[in-house]
Amino acid sequence: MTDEATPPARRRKAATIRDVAEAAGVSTATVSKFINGGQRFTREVEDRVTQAIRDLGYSSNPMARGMITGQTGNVGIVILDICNPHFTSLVKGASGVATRAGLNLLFADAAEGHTPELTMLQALSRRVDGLIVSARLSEPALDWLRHSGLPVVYYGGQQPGAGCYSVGADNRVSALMLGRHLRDLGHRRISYIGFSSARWSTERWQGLQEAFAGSGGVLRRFDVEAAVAEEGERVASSVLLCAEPPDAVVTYNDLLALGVLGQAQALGLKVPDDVSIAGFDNIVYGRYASPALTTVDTASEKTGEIAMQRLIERIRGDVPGEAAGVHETLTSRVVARGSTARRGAGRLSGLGAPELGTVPTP
Amino acid sequence: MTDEATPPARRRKAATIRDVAEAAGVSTATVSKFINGGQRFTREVEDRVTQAIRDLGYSSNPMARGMITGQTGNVGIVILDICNPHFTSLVKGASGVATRAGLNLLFADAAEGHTPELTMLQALSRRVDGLIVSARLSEPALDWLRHSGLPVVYYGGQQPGAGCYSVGADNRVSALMLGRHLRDLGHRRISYIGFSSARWSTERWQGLQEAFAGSGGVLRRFDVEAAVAEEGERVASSVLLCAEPPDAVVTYNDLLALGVLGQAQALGLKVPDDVSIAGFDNIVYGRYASPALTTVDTASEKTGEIAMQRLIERIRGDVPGEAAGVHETLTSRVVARGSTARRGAGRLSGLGAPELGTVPTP
DNA sequence: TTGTACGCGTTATCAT
DNA sequence: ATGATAACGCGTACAA
Repeated sequence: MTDEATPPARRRKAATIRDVAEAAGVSTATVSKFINGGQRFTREVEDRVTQAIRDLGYSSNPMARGMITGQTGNVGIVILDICNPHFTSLVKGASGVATRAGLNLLFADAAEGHTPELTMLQALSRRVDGLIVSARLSEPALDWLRHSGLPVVYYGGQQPGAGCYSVGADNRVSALMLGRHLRDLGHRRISYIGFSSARWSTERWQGLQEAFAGSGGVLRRFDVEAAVAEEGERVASSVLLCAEPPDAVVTYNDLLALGVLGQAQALGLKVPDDVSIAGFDNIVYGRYASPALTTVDTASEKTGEIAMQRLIERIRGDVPGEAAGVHETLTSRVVARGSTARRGAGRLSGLGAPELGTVPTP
Repeated sequence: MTDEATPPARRRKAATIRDVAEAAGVSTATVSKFINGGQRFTREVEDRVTQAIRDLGYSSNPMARGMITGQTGNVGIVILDICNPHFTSLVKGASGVATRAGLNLLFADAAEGHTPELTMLQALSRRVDGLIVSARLSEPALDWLRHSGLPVVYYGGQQPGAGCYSVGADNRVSALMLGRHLRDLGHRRISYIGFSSARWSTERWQGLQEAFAGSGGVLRRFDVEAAVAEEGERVASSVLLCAEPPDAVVTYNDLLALGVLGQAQALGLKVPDDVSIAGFDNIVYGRYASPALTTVDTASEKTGEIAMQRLIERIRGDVPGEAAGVHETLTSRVVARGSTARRGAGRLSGLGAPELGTVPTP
């Protein structure tokens, strides 16, 4: 018994296609063709091959296969901050579609910081057949991607440039709808807490302005460094306790809204009686805040699914629509919950004073 | 100008080591040795090689390299439900360490359902150098992993079996601490909403029992099918509105707690006045519930970090400690917040009735 | 110090 | 219907 009877935690090398061919008494070419379903053989041969594969527990080596097919069998997804449930849902959607297509998902967190985005992309690009990335990456990174020839689908906002595929909700329209909701509830003094690092924070701001155009509403704009709950808490007092406080606060995303909501209550304000609060993304935990958070559902999971579907089509070569590249708009919807309510006899005039001489929307 | 000036969206094939060698006027062996840092050369040669690499934008083909070295440069992580912020943090921790080590992270969602766990693992195993998986996988899957010889680190509970590495908080002790907290606050009627599919739900139950041993506390145990907020909402009424309602509810995790918390308030109960509620994991959004959720921090992100560090050590061959395999216990801590409070003049006797004839802890 | 040549496991081409 | 063999790009033992 000198041969390795019990390999002591030693990883035994996997069977190769040659082992299978030998065991079945055929050539490697036969085994390969049989596996890839490209050809049928004698029942006799097919049985022997099948048996050998089972006996040896053979499965093809993805790297060797990749060397000649030029495909890795992996797709990559670059996420800005995986701790934001919005992106988590996106990953979930993308992951499901990839799995069903037999592809593996290579995950990269851009918020990791330590590595520059460009370096990360370059490292990733050799190990994947295609990439799903945020439309919010740095300009050098986006530029490199465009020239790389790698199939890419952008999520979030529209990605300018020919041949670019992107998918996401329409930010202006989403904000327009949310603005209408607030306007219909009788709000007139709106503060928007934006996140100018994200290109589409501005689109949301514009939608908001549009909603209040001609209503005599007064819109103010704030900005934060990061779109996280802590930042919402930090700016809450300066937003809420200023000279002419807002009767509604809209934030760039739900995380910020959650922070503002918590801090507003800590400051002794009643939500939504004193101030309404709303965000974007419809993250799950907005439901479990109290009052539950009004938000706009931007179809996070669906975004991931569609992005992955488009990416796979591009990888497989079936270019959908014109070969040009296209932005796919997902429909969003307002999810009205307890954090926004009709402005009745609040602490401010609000309604009742039918816009005589009110400051016009900027 | 007949050469490809503007490659029309066609992915140009990357430069190979041979291209670099030719451009630098040396052999491929020289380039390879130089890159891998194995050897020094004439300044003259090194400069030419460096220049050629830069000019051609060369980077080695991971697949070809992998064929020789037997390493993929990828590590895999299998997550049960990425939408649970606990696991999200775990991924974040693992991702950071992997990135810093120059490894890519292959992500798989076991909750995807469509593929059996075993199949997923087998597909993954050929594409990674090691795997981080939940100690909560199915028995066949765990069994296959043990025999595969693949470096594996388990997260969550302890993984029985020689040569197994696992990392996580001590569930019994965590529950014991939480139980003590509740006991000190004067609670005596505790209901635990467990999730028996998770092995360590039982450990938490035991810790809870231990905390109330000899206190005259009455512990009841419920169970849910899934550890998500919706399930918490579903069972809330049967837990809270029974004949002898609990003065505190402990749930298997924060998601369940959030569901119970919301539903309790919807049922007209005051939290924590009528009933205290607490969970496990310290997910971020517990802070933004109101009242904020008392929980036990189980070091989610740290778990991911440590797991990845151990995995990398195993892959590199530096086996830490005895070559045997070991469970690493992370210290957890109670995070007391608004959802638990001293039982004063609640709706039940609670305190005041110094255990005369009270039902002993089961 | 530098170059040659082989092998890794697979698929594709061509011949039988 | 089946087999022989040439790539794929890289690392490395060995030769020079």
